[in-house]
Amino acid sequence: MFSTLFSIYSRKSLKALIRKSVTLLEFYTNERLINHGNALHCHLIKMGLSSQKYIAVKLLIMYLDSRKSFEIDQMLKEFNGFNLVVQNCLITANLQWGNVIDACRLFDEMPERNEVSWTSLISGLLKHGNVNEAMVYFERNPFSNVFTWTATINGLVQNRLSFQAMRLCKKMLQSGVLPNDITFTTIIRACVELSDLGLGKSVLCLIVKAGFENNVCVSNSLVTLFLRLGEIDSARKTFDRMEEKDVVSWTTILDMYVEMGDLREARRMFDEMPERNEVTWSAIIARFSQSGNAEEAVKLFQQMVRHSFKPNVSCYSSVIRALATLEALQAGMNIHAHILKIGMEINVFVGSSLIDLYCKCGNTKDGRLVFDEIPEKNVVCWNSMVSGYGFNAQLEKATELFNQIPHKNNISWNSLIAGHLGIENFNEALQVFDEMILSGEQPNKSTFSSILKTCASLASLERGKYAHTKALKLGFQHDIFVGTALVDMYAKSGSIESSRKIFKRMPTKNEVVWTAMIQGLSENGFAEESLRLFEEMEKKSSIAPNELILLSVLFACSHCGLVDKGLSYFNSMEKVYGIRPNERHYTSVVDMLSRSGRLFEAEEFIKSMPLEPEANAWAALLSGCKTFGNETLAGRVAEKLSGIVETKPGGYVLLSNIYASEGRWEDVMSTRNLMNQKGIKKSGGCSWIELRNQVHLFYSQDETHTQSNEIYWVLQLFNSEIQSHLT
DNA sequence: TTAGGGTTAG
Repeated sequence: MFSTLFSIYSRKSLKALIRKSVTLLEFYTNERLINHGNALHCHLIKMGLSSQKYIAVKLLIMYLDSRKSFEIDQMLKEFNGFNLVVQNCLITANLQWGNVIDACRLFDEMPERNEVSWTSLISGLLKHGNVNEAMVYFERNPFSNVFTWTATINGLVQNRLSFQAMRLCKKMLQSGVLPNDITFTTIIRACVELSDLGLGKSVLCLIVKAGFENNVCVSNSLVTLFLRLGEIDSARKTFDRMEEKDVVSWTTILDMYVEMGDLREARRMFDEMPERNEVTWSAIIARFSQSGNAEEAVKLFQQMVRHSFKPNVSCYSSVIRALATLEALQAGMNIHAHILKIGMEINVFVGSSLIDLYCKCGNTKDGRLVFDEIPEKNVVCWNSMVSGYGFNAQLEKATELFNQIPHKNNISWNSLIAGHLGIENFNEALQVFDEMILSGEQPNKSTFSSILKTCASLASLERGKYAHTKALKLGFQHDIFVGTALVDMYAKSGSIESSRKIFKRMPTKNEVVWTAMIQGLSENGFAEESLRLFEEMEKKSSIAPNELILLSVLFACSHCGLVDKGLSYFNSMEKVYGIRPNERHYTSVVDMLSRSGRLFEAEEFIKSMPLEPEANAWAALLSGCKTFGNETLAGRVAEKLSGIVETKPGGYVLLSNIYASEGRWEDVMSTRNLMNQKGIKKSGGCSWIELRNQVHLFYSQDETHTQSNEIYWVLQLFNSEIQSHLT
């Protein structure tokens, strides 16, 4: 492993060996590869180099960073007392561990302090959010140089206090301290944070005046500034004008294409880049993974390894995310094993992706093991586990864990709501939403998307309207997810006019919202309008019809009696739209033919089907037979249907309903008995009413409502009242 | 003291 080290050593170039060791130790610390760090430490001891000043400091930092107390003590002994450098390291470590008071005490007790001590303390305090304390020390700092100024300005930017950062920068210029390239990159970031293009341009003037316009870092920051503020042309021009470009410049511009949604161009650029490093690989893998292109992300990861690049933490978390999307459990487990083998600490990013992977593959137990192993969990880890339980219908565990989250955010709430929605616990989903509002947590677009879906499932117009008002107040009405959910909710709740209005006002329309509107119109009896909208979509948008849209189109044709039009759409499904019809499309055609009395054709159509027909297809034909009085065919179809129900439990319900509609009560009873014998449970008929913002559900033969007794008592009272009026 | 990349919900 350390062959390069030895070869350098054999050349007796001690300086190079020290430099290389320092670089390696820094890498192992940053990447949390403590096993590797330990191994290197052993080699350095053998070579008698572990006490060398620069190396010892890096070793100490590595152990402090990973909180290895035994090794820390050993290292402190090596130093033979506490010098300034060690003290500075200890202050930084204490700040990292959140021991602000200890860090300040150590600093205050130091007999002498250099400018590094001051800068470390101030920037460390800022890094960990202790802005006020940092500013007190900043005022006391006797060293007024560009390092301290820049570190403090940077700390303020990191704390999202960019306005204060810019004010401090002005003070620095007034005090006569000249900014350097790092100061400029820092204040450009502040401009990005403030979304202030004008300010950015003023900074650009300063950069030119100070002669930093050809500095690679500064130029890279400018490219990012223009990109983030939507000035794509300026970003590209700045990039093209750069005399010297490095791997960061290329990675930044690569990201530009991804953000513009042009993954192909991004890929082309990536393939042609003169230089790549692990961050470039990490960026492209992450971007493909985020854009839902998981397979490509995994391929890129394999390619990266083949090119002998060492994947870093970011790469691992991105590729695991991609594998979770693909539900590739085995591959994910291999990567997990590999990470453990190389001794990479499971940090929050890798940990959260791993939890997600295991849970998406149905293995919440292993997900939980990973969760329990993460030493310092952040809210994302908690949310991943809550949503993992929710995804696997383990709502009790999800709720239990949710209640333990130390600092919840809106995604925590959304995860629990989504869990309830997933198992159709609609009332609970609404209840969690109410609690979320009461807790003061701000719902976001995802919250509304889920809640509106819940309202749509309950056909609860009142709750839906309430959610709509809240979404309007927060300005989410133009969001595509919220808009789609609103169109669907109003359509499902029977308020199709509201759906129409929202659909019309939506600035951008995607496939899903077109589907919702076409389906909504079709299902609300506006068949002709639905077909007109479908034709409009074909003409005016670039959206290709999908399975669901075509099903709605067939449904609409069936309900307007446009049989030939419907048949022509059905026949063009595969040829024109490239969609293979499924059972539901076939059933829709059978329904269409049966409703118009083309019974023989319908029967022939079923016989010619390449797929096993749904019981519903036969039922549709049977219903046609009854409408048009074709008893011979009805007999044949009923026989067929009773044959099908043997294999498909859903068919029993259908059959018993058909018997019931014909008044054949004995047959109904025998079908029901058969169902009981076979242990088939029919999902009970369910009705509901909405009272004072609460939806009350009632199931047939199942008195689970909490006030069931009272309700039945009142019902009986009404019945006797009615009876007394009748007699 | 600095520029580019990472995890969760819809």
